[in-house]
Amino acid sequence: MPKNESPSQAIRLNEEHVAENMTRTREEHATELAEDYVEAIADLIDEHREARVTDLARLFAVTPATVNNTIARLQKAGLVTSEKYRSIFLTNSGRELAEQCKARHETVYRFLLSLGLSHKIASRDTEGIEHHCSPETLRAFKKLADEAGSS
Amino acid sequence: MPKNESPSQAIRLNEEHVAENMTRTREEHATELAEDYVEAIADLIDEHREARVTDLARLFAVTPATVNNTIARLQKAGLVTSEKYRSIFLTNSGRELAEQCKARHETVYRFLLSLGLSHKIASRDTEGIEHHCSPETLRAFKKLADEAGSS
DNA sequence: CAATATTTTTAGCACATGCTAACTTGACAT
DNA sequence: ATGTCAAGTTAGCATGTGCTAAAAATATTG
Repeated sequence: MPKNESPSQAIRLNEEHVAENMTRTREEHATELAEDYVEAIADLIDEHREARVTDLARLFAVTPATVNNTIARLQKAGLVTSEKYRSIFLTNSGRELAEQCKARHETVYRFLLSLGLSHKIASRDTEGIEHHCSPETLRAFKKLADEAGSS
Repeated sequence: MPKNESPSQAIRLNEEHVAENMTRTREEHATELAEDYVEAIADLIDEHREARVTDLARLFAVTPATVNNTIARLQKAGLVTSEKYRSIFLTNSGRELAEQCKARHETVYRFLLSLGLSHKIASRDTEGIEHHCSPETLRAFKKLADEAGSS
């Protein structure tokens, strides 16, 4: 193998850039689940006054044991309150996060619909995309969705 | 707490739907890293004829130990070949995946640019979004990006 | 109220993804 | 050629996110 001349001046690969983005993506992953949980809990409370382990397990297609595990982390993070054998509630902080997430979700969803995608596809892709949109991108999405909506 | 009447007919929460989407998102996560790796390896090989552990470590802002670990998994998955103390290469399957990823990345990036976002923001958000776009959404993105590009 | 069914919790496991520290190998310069 | 330094590897650990199986608590129902 040839000696290699210090790959500092890559054409496609701006290293700092890529590294930053990877790091951010890793961090986002850590919060995605939390966001999904608080959003689901908020919705469940809206509809049934409480969110139970079983509801969440069904919703996320995981076992109750997994929900428990995750709830413990969310509690440590100050997003939910939970007492043994009782249902789960949001802290103020959790409620706030849930609202932000719901708004963001709405924006992405409406945006994808405005591109002409089906509800099914839009709903599916929103789930994956919503956690990775910067404020700038969200603003752009919102603008487009609003324009399309008013026509 | 009141008895709850089987939350099967939720308004916002279509359970099967949500469950499906969550399951898919989990699966996507499992492949994201693999995709990022093969794409980076392909780029490195393009530019330096080989991809070394150190290059990948720098690129992803992780330690060489972590790269090693991940490469072992990619090898088990049949995406790369790697021998001790040698640089890393793609299998046919890995090369194919890398190409798909690069195309997808390009599409998402050009699309975000076409919304008027800066290179920096577009590049950042592409990293997060690209792994979660269905073929349908990608098609829509591509169409819009192409239209904007030709003006 | 007692028997049964459901829900929740716990313990123990697995795997992915990261880390540090210590060791080995390879490359280069004198 | 050899000694030093960089690169790669290994072992051991942590955390997140999932699982199963068994135990405990709660709820329902005869």
